[in-house]
Amino acid sequence: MNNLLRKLLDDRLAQDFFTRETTKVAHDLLGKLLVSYHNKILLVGKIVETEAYRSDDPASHTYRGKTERNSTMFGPIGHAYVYINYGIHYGFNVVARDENFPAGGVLIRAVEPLEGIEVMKKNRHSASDASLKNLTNGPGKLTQAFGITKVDDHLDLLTSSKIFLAKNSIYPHENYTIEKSSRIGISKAREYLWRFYIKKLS
DNA sequence: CACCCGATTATCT
DNA sequence: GATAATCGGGTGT
Repeated sequence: MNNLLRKLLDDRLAQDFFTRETTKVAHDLLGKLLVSYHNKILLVGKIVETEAYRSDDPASHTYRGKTERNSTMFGPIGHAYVYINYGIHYGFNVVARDENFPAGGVLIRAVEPLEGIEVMKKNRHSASDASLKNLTNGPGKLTQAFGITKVDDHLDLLTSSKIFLAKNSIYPHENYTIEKSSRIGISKAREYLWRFYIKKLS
């Protein structure tokens, strides 16, 4: 268990990964790992769906400039931007942008549970169906399963071990293609195909 | 399985 | 005062 955590920390994604054009980072995060180590509990999920939100994008929280809520996305690259959505759910993003944009982030929309599945099920107590499929297949679901809340807004994912992102050199690599589409749940900029997801090949 | 709708509140206008 | 980067339960096919 401790060896696993050490290995994951060795594989952590660094600042240069996130200091690139936001849609490129969103694309390349697919297949990477979302890791949380908190209260001696290790949770790991493979990222299978993301969305890019750039500051020149009418659908982004940052489109109309800096406010108290969105200030994280104008701040240091690699930090976590956690926002409350629909009054009920949390959304988890990582700040990512190149020098052409003052703000930007990638929303992690879905992961596949790999480690700590029983804890995730417990965290998702409200789920009537605690099956693997319904555990972390949505932005509000994965934050609930991982215990990510508003207190994690602004957390530095480049140095924190509570939450970080890592490449996958541990778990089996499956064959898949990367698909893109319009983003979910937005009314503006529907023509931007900035949602990326993994489609498994059988 | 597809669609529809209510819940619930921070944030912005 | 309206909207929202969602979810889960319900209804109907």
